[in-house]
Amino acid sequence: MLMPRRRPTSAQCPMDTILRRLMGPWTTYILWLLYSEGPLRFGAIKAKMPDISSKVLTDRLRDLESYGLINRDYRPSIPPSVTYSMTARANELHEVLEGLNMIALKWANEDAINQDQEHPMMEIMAETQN
Amino acid sequence: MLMPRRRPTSAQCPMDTILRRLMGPWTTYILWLLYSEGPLRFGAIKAKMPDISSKVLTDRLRDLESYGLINRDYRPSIPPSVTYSMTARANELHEVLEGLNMIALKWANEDAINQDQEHPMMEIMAETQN
DNA sequence: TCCTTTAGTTACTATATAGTGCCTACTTCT
DNA sequence: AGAAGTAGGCACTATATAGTAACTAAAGGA
Repeated sequence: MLMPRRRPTSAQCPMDTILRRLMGPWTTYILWLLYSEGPLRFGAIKAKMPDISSKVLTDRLRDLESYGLINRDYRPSIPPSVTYSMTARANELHEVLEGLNMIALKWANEDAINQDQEHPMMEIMAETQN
Repeated sequence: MLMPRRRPTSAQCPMDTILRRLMGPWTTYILWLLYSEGPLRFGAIKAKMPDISSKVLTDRLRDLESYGLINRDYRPSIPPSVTYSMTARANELHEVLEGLNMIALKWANEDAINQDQEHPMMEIMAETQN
């Protein structure tokens, strides 16, 4: 006889909570878009992510909104217009995520060199400079 | 008729890759243990995480090893002895995760204040000082 | 002879959730 | 009259994976 399932308890950790919220598919990419391009409408976000479905995009946006990472401005015009933008909290995250991104690029670069000797380091690093 | 499923494409992003690897249940807690207590044997890790099963702990440790975040020292004595420790890469992550942890604690604190006015800030912050 | 110890392995199941296709409201344009 | 455009909602399904429980090797000790 099987016992009932309980969800993992490490979710009590505040850091784990943040990681869980950032991890979902598309999530960091949405934040990145809003960070680098400013406020965007639903359709504009979707256009920049051709493989996401409306449903999943809506889910992600609602999640991010409920976490206080994005704002949702709804104008009940016809057709309606909804614009999403980052909150101050999301901006606080940006610095940390930038650090994570640097490490990610560095490791990707190291791995590329390990796999393929003779691979120049400068191309990938150059992209991170701007 | 349903189309075949494909996995989310944002996994191409190196930062997303790292997030995915850190996010699994227990993962950051295991890293935190190895960081704060030094190398530990399998049984010692398990003892500090009473709710994890052998199978899931093994899975997490194997994953972390394959990502190059921990080392596995296997001594084929009888019974065998296996000791896990952090790699240099995991140490690189530590600084960034520390930043994430600070934000997490700050937000948890802000949320507590918003829910319950009169809630003193000092207790939670004090824990992060040491 | 059986028990203990360590670090797992194996087989199975339950469940969360990403993804698919189809549907809606309301107005303006053709 | 019909289409287009915006921002989704709804019902369903496929799948990855966390979790449970039972089992293993090999030697030493009671």
